[in-house]
Amino acid sequence: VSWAYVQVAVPVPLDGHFTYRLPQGAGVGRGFRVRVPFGPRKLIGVVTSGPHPAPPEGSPATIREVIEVLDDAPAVTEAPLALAEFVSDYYLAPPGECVGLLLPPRMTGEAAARGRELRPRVEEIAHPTPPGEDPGRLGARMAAALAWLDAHGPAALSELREAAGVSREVVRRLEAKGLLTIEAREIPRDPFHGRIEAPDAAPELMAEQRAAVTTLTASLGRFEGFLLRGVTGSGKTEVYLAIIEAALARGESALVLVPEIALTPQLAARFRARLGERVAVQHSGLDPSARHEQWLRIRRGELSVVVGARSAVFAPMQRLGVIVIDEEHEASFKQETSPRYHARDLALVRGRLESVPVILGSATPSCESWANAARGKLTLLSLTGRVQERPMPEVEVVDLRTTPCADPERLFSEPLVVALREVVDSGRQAILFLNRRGFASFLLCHACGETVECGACSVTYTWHQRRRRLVCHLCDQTRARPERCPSCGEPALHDMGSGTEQVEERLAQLLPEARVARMDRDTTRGRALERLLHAFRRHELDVLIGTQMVAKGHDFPNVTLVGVLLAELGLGFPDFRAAERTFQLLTQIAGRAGRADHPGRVLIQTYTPEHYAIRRAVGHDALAFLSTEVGLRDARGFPPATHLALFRATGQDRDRVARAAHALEGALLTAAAPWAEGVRVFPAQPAPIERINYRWRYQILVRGGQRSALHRVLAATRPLWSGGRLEAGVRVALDVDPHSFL
DNA sequence: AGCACGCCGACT
DNA sequence: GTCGGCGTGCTC
Repeated sequence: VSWAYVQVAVPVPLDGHFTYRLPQGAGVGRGFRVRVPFGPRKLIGVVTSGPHPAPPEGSPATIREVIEVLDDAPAVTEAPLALAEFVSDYYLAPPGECVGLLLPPRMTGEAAARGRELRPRVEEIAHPTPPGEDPGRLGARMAAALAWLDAHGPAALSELREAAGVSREVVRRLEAKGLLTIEAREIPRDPFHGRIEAPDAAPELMAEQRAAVTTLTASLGRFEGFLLRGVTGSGKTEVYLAIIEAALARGESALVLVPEIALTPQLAARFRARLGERVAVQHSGLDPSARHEQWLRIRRGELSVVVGARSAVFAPMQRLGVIVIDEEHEASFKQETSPRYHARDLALVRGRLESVPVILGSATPSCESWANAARGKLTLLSLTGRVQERPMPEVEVVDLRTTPCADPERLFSEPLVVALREVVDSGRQAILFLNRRGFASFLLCHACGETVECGACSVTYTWHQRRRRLVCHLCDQTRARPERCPSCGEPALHDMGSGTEQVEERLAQLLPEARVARMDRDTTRGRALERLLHAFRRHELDVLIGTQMVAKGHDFPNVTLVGVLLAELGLGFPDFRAAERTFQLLTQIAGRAGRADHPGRVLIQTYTPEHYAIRRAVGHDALAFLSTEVGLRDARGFPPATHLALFRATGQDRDRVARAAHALEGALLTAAAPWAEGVRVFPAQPAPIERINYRWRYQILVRGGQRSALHRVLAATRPLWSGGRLEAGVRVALDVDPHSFL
């Protein structure tokens, strides 16, 4: 008897593949799902190699047998599987966890493991059969049913029974007589809640757009990466739509990645209006059965355009033709839980794997993409004009150091109040932006100088006036506001650091006639976001106050004033991307102002008007910003000049965490030694946020001039940390190409 | 991640 | 006397 062996990626956070023996006669290969015994459990894994005549090298002595083969064709196709394997290798993440990204939870999770497959929802449609011969005499009920069906044509069974007032039995007899046929049709679980977009035709493109489309169309059928740099309002979306239509015309499909699609229902609507029912929309807010349904339909090729958030980069596309990443600079493309992949980078990998062009679009490209364009790894396409010749908004800086303010907290400069009043009086709308939610970001005791800190985290509580609670923004714990300072007992606690709630309250005092609403994480639970957006668009509100949520891709045609209250707020972050993020955010928010017949005005209030991120945003000069920023990164040894990896160790016992982190640092230093200056291990140190949720946090930064050298050092120490634990009570995680340093 | 095994406190 | 707390170890 000869056995066959396969290697299986099992959905557990463990390194390595697992070898299983196949039952006699079972035919499987890469991409098939199998149910396997795993310790005391039974899990669903995906075959990644085999069948082999003998256990592959590295297999243990005891090998268990596959319980069941679940597919008769690969559930996972080759390209996504290869992409998952790339993720496992590049991010040094467990293979099973990476392969798990490819399947909807229903096909790999517990329900599936217990053998319950998702049964498609079906609708039964009754079709009248043309009377071939004399139907004979029919009872009143059957006759009525037939008459109704003849008059109305094919209809859902439930509708027929309702309308003709007949029972299930009557219909069954009609079917038996061959007078009607019943077709079972799958009902797509509709993530659009039945909304149908009015069809929309492509507008005439401007010369620059046409040139971009021509270049992109010529690249179909092979891999090439593009950076499409287009100022706000330059019509990037029309370029995406045109190249997607070109791919569809070749019988190919298209993958569109967008940041936080849940926040931009408009974009999805636009794609559906142009491309119709073949558009799938994917994001984490979708209910699991709808997701599963869509996954199956994409896999079958019924849905040929996928618009989705970062996880959609793994979508099971049939005959992929093009990949688009909109707002490629957005941080949300980076996943902050394991596997910590970056969807934009993976899109480029996938494009190479499947030989299709990849288009990165942005008004404010990331330094990484900009550098890649400079190195010739990406082809730069520029859109410099705005559609309908909309002028760029006029951006002015208000120097808070010298400008009088209308309120004691200095939230509103006098010029801003004047501008707001003017806008409201003239029937226009305004947006105010402050990237800090809550009422006050901390309470300060004027007697002893202490602040009120969360007991579980090393941050101050934020005062939320509306909820009348102190809230920790890291662990969501809340507490009552103390009457007296917890440290010294004096009744001297004062609100410090204004947030959006306070802006709302203050504005109501300054402009009592204005209708004001606030949009931040606290006011947009559930469907509230869409309601707010609608109300603002219908002009039931004059001023919308918000955090960065208000900056994201919404189109408000009547907004002619944008006010940024504290532009430098993001610059204080201990993060080498702080300036880049600030520049991008300011540019994006400024783009909300203005319309065809009115240029719009942007007032940027700041205490640091001379900072280059602010100056370049004011001047609409992304190229100058990028050149300064990339130069600084070079000089300071940060990406894109180098490559980073960040280890983070956490645990409840501070000393143990510190000790474990230092031990890991030692191992990394040893591994890096052969690379001399090529790889640098920075000393283990407490994270900027030292404690979250009772867990102390230490981190180790590793930097490599070459990606390959860095990767080898990390891989060399992998056995030490890949279990996710350094020692008892100390967890560790690795973040390759980290975006968050907190 | 689960899940079992194992070794110490308050309960039917 | 047991139920159950979560620390530790293992999973082809």
